[in-house]
Formats: sequence, structure tokens, C-alpha cells
Amino acid sequence: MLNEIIKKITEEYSVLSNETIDKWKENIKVLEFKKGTQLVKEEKFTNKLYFIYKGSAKAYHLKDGKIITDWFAFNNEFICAITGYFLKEPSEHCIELTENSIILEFEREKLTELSNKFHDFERFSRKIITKIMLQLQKRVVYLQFSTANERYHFLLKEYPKIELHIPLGDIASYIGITQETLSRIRAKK
Amino acid sequence: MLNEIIKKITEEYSVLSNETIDKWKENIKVLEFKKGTQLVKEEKFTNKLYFIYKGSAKAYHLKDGKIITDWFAFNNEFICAITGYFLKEPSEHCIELTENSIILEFEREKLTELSNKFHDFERFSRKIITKIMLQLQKRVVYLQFSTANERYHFLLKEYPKIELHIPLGDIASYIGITQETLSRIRAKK
DNA sequence: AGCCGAATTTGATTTATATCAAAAGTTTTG
DNA sequence: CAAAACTTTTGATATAAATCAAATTCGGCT
Repeated sequence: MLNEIIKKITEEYSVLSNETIDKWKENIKVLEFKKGTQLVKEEKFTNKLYFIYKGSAKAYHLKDGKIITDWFAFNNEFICAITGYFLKEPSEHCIELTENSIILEFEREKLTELSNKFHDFERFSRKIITKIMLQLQKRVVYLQFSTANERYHFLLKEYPKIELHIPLGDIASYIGITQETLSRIRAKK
Repeated sequence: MLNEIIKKITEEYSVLSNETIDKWKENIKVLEFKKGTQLVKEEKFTNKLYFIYKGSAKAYHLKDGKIITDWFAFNNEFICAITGYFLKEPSEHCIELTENSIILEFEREKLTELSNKFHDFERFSRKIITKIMLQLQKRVVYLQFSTANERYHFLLKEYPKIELHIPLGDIASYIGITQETLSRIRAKK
């Protein structure tokens, strides 16, 4: 199974030599958890990057006691507690599985080591980060100046089946509106 | 001058070998332009990355005929028309100098070539993108759920002197509010 | 220096969305 | 399979910020 996943990932991002893949494989953990499992808890240091093989996860943080959803990941997507992982600060973000999932877990230090050792892995890392960066860029554009209705339809275009996996409140939070507003938007079309 | 700039950049992001630096230098253009110069015009393909040595620039796009500011860059920061540069699509974004500036210009294809050839340059590229990604991440957080007032003070914390360089309307647009609202916020403290 | 156009402020009004509250549906689970 | 515990919907009201409009201030230019 791992070989198959790696094939898929490298096809999407960039090709790796067999040597690099072999070294990489030594450090990959394949894990299976139930819905609701917390992969990262708030205020903990985290050095893990996750890849959702099957299932889904969300990252969120708390503001004034309310849950704010930061990120979703579905099949074949990466997720991490972004400030915790990249800035090596205690994480403001939690990561929680939103369905029973099979995931891959990578350790930052191992990935850094691989990036230092293998040029192709460094490129691979850059591609992954570039994709995350572009996703964030898109979100900024629609968060900056669009109505609740536009945000919702933009999200649906990106993730047409999101409502099958994620509760309404989390979706609303992700696009920066309340769940009541989202419910009303949905009601009228 | 170029040597000094390169020293500064590599210190901030990651160290490069002399060989890499030499090859890189062959492809760097140092340019000087007046305030108001458009580095990237809308709907054009763009393959340039810019570095502001002295001065400032903004990226913006139009929505319903209104200018929406996407990005600012000041001394020692990078800027590009992000979707145009990374996705190789015609750019939705324009880049305009907001002051008389001295800038460096890099070409995507040359940078790609350097990244392919030199492992250290690949790492350097990754670091630059990572920084952009983290900036975007911060913006998402405050655009998602905060008041006009919070956004303004967050921005001031990041760029304390921004008001000396950038007109109020552009600042307001960057944080997703109207300039009238920003003016009122400023009036009351 | 003083004029003109641009940028900013101030005022009145409207509007989208938040908030608070309660009812109706859905899952989960013992 | 019923009770409990969430989730979603619906309703009434409040509010932050947008919009529209005009007045004022600022800053570059001859």
C-alpha cells in the first residue's frame, strides 16, 4: 500500500529517485485512527506532517472560546499545524480527524534531513509548500472582499462534496461566517 | 551593491555557495523606476519575481471595478503576481511601485534552472516560498474572523510605518474594509 | 507661494451578517 | 429502540461596516 501511495504523491508533486524513496520509507508511519482523534493538541510542540490517505481531518484554533476552522484535508492531501510545524513554536492549532482515517505521519526532522541529503527531496518539499501557499492565496482573495454567499459557492467549487464529510458549523467557520448565516444561504437555493 | 544585497538575502533565507551565487548573478537585473511604474499589467503573462531593494510596491487586482490590494513589499522583500508567476496563467494581479524604487528582477525560468542545477538554490527557493506561505497564513487568520479594528492594529504591528508609504485606501483594501471605515477607526484613537 | 486634483474625513442612511433564543432534525449510545 | 446529545434550521433583533454624498485637508506642480 505504501508504495502505491508514494507513487501517487510523487506523481502529483515531483519524481523521486529510488534511493530517496527507500530512505524516505524508513521514516513513514502509517496509522489508522477513529473519527475525533486529536493528532495535534493545542499548546503542544508539534513536529509532524500528516498525509490523509483515506478519510479527512481539520485544523482549528480557538478565538474567544469559539472554534475557528483553519484547514481541511481529504483523501491525498497534506495537513499540519502550520505555525507549530514551520515556526517550531507551541502550536496554536489543533488537528482532529473528522472521519475514521488512514494517515501517513512524517517527522519534520527526518524530512529536513532528507531535504538536506537529497536534492530531489528538497524539490519535492518545495512543491508541497508551493501548493499550500497557493491554496492560502486563494483563500485570502475570497476572504478579503466577498459576501457570505460568494464564499460558500467558492468553497463548493473547490470541494463539491465537503458537506458529506464536514459539519455545517465547521464549514461556516472556515469561510468566516456563522453557521446560522450558512444555513440560511443553503435554504434559499 | 549587488554583492551586499545578495549577502543580506542569503543571510535571511539560506546560505549559497560561491559557485551558485556567481551563476545567479548572471541573471539578476537591477532596475530603478519611478513611483507609479507598473511592473506587471493585468492579463499579461508574467515570469518575473521582484525584490525591493529600496522603495515599495503593491500587488492588486480588480473586483467589480474596484481596486483590491493583495500584497505589499517594502525594503528587502519579495513580490510577484502570485497566480501568474506560479501557475503560468495570465496574471489577474498587477504590480505597481508605490514609491521611487530600486528593485531586482529575476526570471522564473532562470530561477528554475538554478534550482534544478544547484541543491542549495533549491533550498533557498523553498525558504522564500515558505516565508510567503506563512505570511499568507497569518492574513487568513485575521481575515477570517476579526473586526475592522483588530485587522488594522494587526497590520500596524506587522508594518508599523506602513502609513508613511501607502495611501489609506490601499491599506483599507488590504485588510478587507472600506477606506471610510479605516478613517473612522483611526480618528478614534 | 498658491492652485488644482487627489486623498482623507465626516455625516446620514442602509444593509448584510452577527447574536440570541428556541424549535426541529439527526446521530450516537447505553 | 428510546433517551441523550449533537446539528441544523428558523425567527426576532442588534450591530458593525458598507454605501452614498459632501466637506475638508493634503501634497505635488507651475
